[in-house]
Amino acid sequence: MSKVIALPSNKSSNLPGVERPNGRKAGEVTRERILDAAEVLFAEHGFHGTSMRDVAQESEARLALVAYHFGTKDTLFEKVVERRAAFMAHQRMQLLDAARTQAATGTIPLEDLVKGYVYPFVERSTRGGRGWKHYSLLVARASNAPDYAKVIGVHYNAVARQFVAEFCRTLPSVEEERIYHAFSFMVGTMLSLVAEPGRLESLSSGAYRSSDMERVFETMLPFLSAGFLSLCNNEEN
Amino acid sequence: MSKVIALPSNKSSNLPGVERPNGRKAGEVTRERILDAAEVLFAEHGFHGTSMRDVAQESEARLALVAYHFGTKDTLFEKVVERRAAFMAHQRMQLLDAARTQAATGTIPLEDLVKGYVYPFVERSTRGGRGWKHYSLLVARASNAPDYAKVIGVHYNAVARQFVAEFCRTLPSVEEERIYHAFSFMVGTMLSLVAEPGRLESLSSGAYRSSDMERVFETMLPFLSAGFLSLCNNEEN
DNA sequence: GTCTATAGCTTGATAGAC
DNA sequence: GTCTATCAAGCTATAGAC
Repeated sequence: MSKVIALPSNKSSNLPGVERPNGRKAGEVTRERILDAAEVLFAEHGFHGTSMRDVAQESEARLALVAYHFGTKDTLFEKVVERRAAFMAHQRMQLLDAARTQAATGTIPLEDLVKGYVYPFVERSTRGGRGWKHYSLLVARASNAPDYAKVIGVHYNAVARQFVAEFCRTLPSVEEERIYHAFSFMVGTMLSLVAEPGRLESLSSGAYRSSDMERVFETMLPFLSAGFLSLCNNEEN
Repeated sequence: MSKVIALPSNKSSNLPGVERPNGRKAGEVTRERILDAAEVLFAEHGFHGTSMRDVAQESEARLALVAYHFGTKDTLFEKVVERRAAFMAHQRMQLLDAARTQAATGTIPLEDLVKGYVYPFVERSTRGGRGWKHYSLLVARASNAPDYAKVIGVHYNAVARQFVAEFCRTLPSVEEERIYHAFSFMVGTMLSLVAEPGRLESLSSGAYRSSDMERVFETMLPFLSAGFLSLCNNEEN
């Protein structure tokens, strides 16, 4: 195969639909690169703090190319959220199903429910590499922004409801509404761990760091389980 | 006093330093109006999602006037955060001091510490009127944005450290680092209550609302106290 | 699929009259 | 203190060549 004349970039074939050596369509690798860049920027500067130009520059693609692949900035954001959501849902459901099997006809222990929902998120944030690190940050921050929490909900609510239902079975004496509230506390706690890596340092004047998340998780798990258990202890007050 | 000719607005005197009927300097009322508008907008759309023009329009002031009073957008944001921070700090310290007095030489009960930090925030968010409502939302969301968490820290860390120190005295068997982590969980839980009024509705398909925050607080208080208490129960695992 | 170029608008900040 | 007017820069989105 003779050497072609001065290709402007390192891309080997730009014809649509043509298979590349690694078996992926041309352009798909570009899409991923753009998503990676958007993930980083949305996580660090938020939706409004990130421009399509920033994404183009970070991904080393031209501005028009970003628009070609994703259209508007809104749909780009949605695609970023969507990309890793199914994996997260699958991990959580896998742990929930395992706990259901192990519990057989009985109820699932509180710790297993908390762990089943929180651990996959913390685990990916910790061990999933830079991509997941940024993604978890993005999800945590977007959850607090009214406009974009909706996008999150589309991908995360179904699994969350499964867990809420199971919490209700484990704590049958507690009214459903309070289970929902406690679940919300749990999510808030979980998100704060990955969303605010700076707060703990700032608060403790740098003495402690939340960088060792898996270790912090060891504290968080009993903390949350005890919290859920407390729901049973107020028959009246 | 003769009627002056066609004043362009309802402002009686615009001379700097001149006292107005209510005893406030001219312009001060304008400053407050601008701060109110910025508070609403920053809370709902975030820093980058809010333009100086939006603030001008919402406050019914001209764009240049906003700049005259606050300079850059950054300093406007800081002034918004600053305005109500001292009150919040005072409320918390008042509860902490009362608890210290009541405890005399003993240690402060866990519930009082949790309540002392969380309640003032929830109370203002609930009963403080629209201004505080937006302010608490703003603080909750800004706490998760790396750039602006710093501004929050300046005004909130001092009091937070006082509470952490007191938690350490109440739970002397727990290492300081874990107290810091648990305190961070508590803050995350507290903020999630005011920051995500939509999540609970979305999750429960509209069946439950977090609008009655004081009632949710009744669930949150024992939840968090039990969480803190759990820190003692793992001499090993 | 990827590029250059640009239309059309919004932005933060400022100059200068009153 | 408040206003009108404007600048330079940045923005999203699109048109059109290759």
